[in-house]
Amino acid sequence: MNMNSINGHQEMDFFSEDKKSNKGMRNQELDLKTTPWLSIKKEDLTMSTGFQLMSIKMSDHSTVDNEDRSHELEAMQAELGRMDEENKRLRVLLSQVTNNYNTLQAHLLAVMQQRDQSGHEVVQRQFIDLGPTVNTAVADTDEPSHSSTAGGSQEISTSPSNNIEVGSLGTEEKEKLSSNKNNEQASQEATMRKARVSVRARSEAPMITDGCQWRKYGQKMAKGNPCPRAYYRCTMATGCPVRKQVQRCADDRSILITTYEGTHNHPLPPAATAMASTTSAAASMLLSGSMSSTDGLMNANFLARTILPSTSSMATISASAPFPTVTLDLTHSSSSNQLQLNRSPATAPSSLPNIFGQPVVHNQSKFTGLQMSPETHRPSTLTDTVSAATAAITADPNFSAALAAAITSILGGSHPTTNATSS
DNA sequence: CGCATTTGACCCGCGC
DNA sequence: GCGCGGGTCAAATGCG
Repeated sequence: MNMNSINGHQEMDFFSEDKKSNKGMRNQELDLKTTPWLSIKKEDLTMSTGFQLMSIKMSDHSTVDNEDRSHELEAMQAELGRMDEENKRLRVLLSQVTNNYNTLQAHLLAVMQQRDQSGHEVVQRQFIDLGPTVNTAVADTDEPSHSSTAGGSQEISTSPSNNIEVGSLGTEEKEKLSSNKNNEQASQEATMRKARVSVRARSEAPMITDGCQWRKYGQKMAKGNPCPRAYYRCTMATGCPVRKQVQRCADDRSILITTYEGTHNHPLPPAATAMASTTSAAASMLLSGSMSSTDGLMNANFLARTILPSTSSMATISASAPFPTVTLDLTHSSSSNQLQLNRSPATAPSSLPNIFGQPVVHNQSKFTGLQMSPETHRPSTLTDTVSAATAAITADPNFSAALAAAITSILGGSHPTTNATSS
């Protein structure tokens, strides 16, 4: 969690975006009070106050005299004072929540390390720091024994139809059911392994430093891109299935595209933990196709509203072939960012489905949407983490911690349902 | 000499 | 069945 950008400038866009929507100024104020972890700058509040005062002036234009102006001035000062107090109060609240979060995170890391040392729960422990809906269905195909081990935390959560009493069936039916179950698991595992997290960032370095150790095992010329694509695998532990691809963007070679796939089977340094969690969360998220299209749209709106405040990042969720991919675009510097959510042709507006400005072939049969627990509250904004990551990128290619925090916020960060359902 | 990287061969899935 | 493209393997090579 990087809170360095709490007082950054991206927050302003959150307000301007809400002004564009059907939410009025009053609702924004309510949001500020009910979501104290949002970072609020004094300038923002001053601007808001100024807007109201301007309205007062205009409405009273016909009857203005010296006395009225004096009253207006007093009212302005009183309003400014109130806003200043409110600002201070919110800052204190934000500080408290931030401290609580950091304390909890440190405690969580300590607990995870203890569990690692005791020799249990090694493989999937990194999912703990994600929301409860994304830490249930996790397995890795490179180690099939994990997914089939009963009682393990990594056991795939099955649909109700899988809870049939096998004992009441005949042998043939048992085999059939078992076969179906295995096929289903295999399919899920395949999808899991293929789910990816892609990060686009401007960097002159040949590869971003993300806290893990990688060994290059291949390089290929990809079609339509003059720049070669490099393949790396994690070498922090023998048999770690995590891989990543690094390639420069064909259109803009200053943009480095790093794609992660798989789940680490070993303890990770803090800088790499969030990134690892992210790839797993992406796999879980894209695997769990239980969400209805309405829910998906609502969550898409929610995600958009969460991401849009930033003036320097864009998140893309794509279930398109060949692999479902969550993309964090940290290359944009204008305010024209938009969330791009790729869906099936039947539901996708024609203006939506593009990835990185290139047309996408929509041949996916299912889009799983986002599953985020409304109960899980993150005490920081995505704006904070993404803007921090972007700032870190522009300053130094070694930005793993900030970047990982940004991605994790996208995938694991949750906000109250009230924010998610209003569009 | 050991390790990492390079690079051509090979495998596999997919579309025609 | 065939060709194409993405991904991986493994022998050759380079480097400290």
